Amino acid sequence: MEFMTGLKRTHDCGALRMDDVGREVVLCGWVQRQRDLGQLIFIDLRDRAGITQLAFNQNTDRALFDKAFTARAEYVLCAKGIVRERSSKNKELPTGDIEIEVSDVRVLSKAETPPFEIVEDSNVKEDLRLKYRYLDLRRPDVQKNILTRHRIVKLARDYFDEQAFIEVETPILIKSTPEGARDYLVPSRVFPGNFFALPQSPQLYKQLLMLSGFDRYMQIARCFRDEDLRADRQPEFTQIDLEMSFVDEEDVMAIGEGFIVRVYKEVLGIDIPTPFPRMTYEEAMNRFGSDKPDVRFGMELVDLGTALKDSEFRVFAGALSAGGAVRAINVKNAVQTLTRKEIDKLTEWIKAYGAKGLAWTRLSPDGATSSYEKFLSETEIAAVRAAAGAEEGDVLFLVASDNAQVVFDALGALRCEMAERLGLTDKSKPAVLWVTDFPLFEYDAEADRYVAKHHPFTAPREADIGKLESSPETVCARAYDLVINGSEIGGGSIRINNPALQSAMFKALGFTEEKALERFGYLIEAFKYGAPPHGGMAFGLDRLVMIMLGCASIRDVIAFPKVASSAELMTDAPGDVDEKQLEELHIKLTGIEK
RNA sequence: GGCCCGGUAGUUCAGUUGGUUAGAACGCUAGCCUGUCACGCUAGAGGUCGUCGGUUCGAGCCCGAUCCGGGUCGCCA
Repeated sequence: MEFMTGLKRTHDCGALRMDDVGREVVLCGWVQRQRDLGQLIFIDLRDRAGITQLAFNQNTDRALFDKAFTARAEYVLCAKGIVRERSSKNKELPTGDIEIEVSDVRVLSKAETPPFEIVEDSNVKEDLRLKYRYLDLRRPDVQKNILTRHRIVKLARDYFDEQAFIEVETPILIKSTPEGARDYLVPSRVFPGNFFALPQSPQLYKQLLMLSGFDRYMQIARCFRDEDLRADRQPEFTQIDLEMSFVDEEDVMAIGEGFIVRVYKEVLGIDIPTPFPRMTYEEAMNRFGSDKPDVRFGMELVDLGTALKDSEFRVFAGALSAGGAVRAINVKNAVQTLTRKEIDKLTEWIKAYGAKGLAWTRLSPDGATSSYEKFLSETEIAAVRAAAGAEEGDVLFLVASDNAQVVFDALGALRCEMAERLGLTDKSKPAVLWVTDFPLFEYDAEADRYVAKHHPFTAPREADIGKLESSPETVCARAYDLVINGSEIGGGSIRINNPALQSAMFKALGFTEEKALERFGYLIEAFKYGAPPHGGMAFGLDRLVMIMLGCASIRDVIAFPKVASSAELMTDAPGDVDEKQLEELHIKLTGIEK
């Protein structure tokens, strides 16, 4: 093993250019590749900034040459030498005009052959990459993601600081909240049988900071939800969390827009026009079957309620008479792609969304075939086709259900799937919009009660306050979501700041007064001491980075992510603990098979 | 918890109807090579076909179970 003694790094491996020729420099990094030409050896030295070529000549310094000969991939080297113009230049590399004529090299650390090559655009299986994440993170594309993430976080701090926001840290060990996602629990040693929870968000703390008069708060906040993972969902994630006093929806949305505009401009050089388009929840559902619509392509949902209002076909008539819906999407010019076989597969596929089936018409040049037109009158067939704007070459898909939500979910998903398969998405620029006017509640059939669609601290629209008890399903929330490319990137609301209204809200959610006081008593109490009107929002940092970089997985933008089972493959977390630890925590394991 | 997909040298993959010694590329090791930059040339090493069980004269291939990874539905205030 050798040391750096007497050497100090002067440049990174991406810095040197023709202007530096003749200068003595010291570079440090990892061996990307060693090319042995007999009497010449070239070593590509890599660090996070780039690659610089080191040159060794057998006839100049034999001992130095022999050391370079032993260098293998991923050895850590420190090299001193003179910057020299290359005799044959490499146009692919920013440093390709120069090389280092090495006069001293130290092998700071040797390396075993890594389990996969450290190269850009690796197609190594992800579980192996994650097991050796520290090696995976050496790859330039992963480094770029993490560095971009850093820039976005830095911009967030700068931007919100400029807007007079104050960053405040809120606790990670908090009281468990019953509503919403499953909490991660942490047993208390001091209070036997009691548990802390990890925050799903800093929601209540940031509201209380408004009561404290901090006026504008932000935090890069780690959040935890013990729910199953997805390609865009991790159990541990980061929010850019903010809250503001004496504001309404417009103020919060303006601040949020300013941040997104700034980030896209400075990180990607993309100008996003303001104000961002807005769409009500109802419009989003009706047109796109989703409260996070991807508006980069059309294929909007078509309501066939009118066209089929007199239909005697049992499937459609039944759905409509039960208060459900029959809707369609028109997949233009898809008759080639969507063969009978493909459609049969889609019929199975769509059942995952609760649809019982998928009705279709293929308007092939050889004549139309359809799964349902034989049950309709000529007038109805014509009306359906006209409503959908169907032309030769198109494929119509219809979903009918006595539950309109099923129709939205199924067709909303099918629409995105079709756009993906047919490459209809314009990926040149981001499609940004606000979705507003969410319902305050949604009915939870399992619990047989209403639950908050956003969270129980969201304010109802002023005009709807009277309907909290009488018809909660019609109450509109002062909430807003930011959607980019069909992905929910942020969301927030104006909060309740009145103890009576907050109590009414808990009541509407089916909490007894005792239960509300036990769990949120401190909040109701706090509202009695002068609560400013306030509201805020949070951006999902991981998703924002992911969308901006066009990554397929949220794992690509997190240094040490978890896999679908929520395990961490590198450290093998979660793991078991000593009996002694359990005893201290008063925990006895039962019903676990080893 | 449900459904779908995947697991074969270090890596990425191929592997016919179940049939003799499981292949390729890259990587790795060694030798040669003075301008390479995905250097080149030559040679070599490297496999419990995820695991367990079953069917069969015979299993990488068929069947069952199980583990691991991915996607998705449920879930995610």
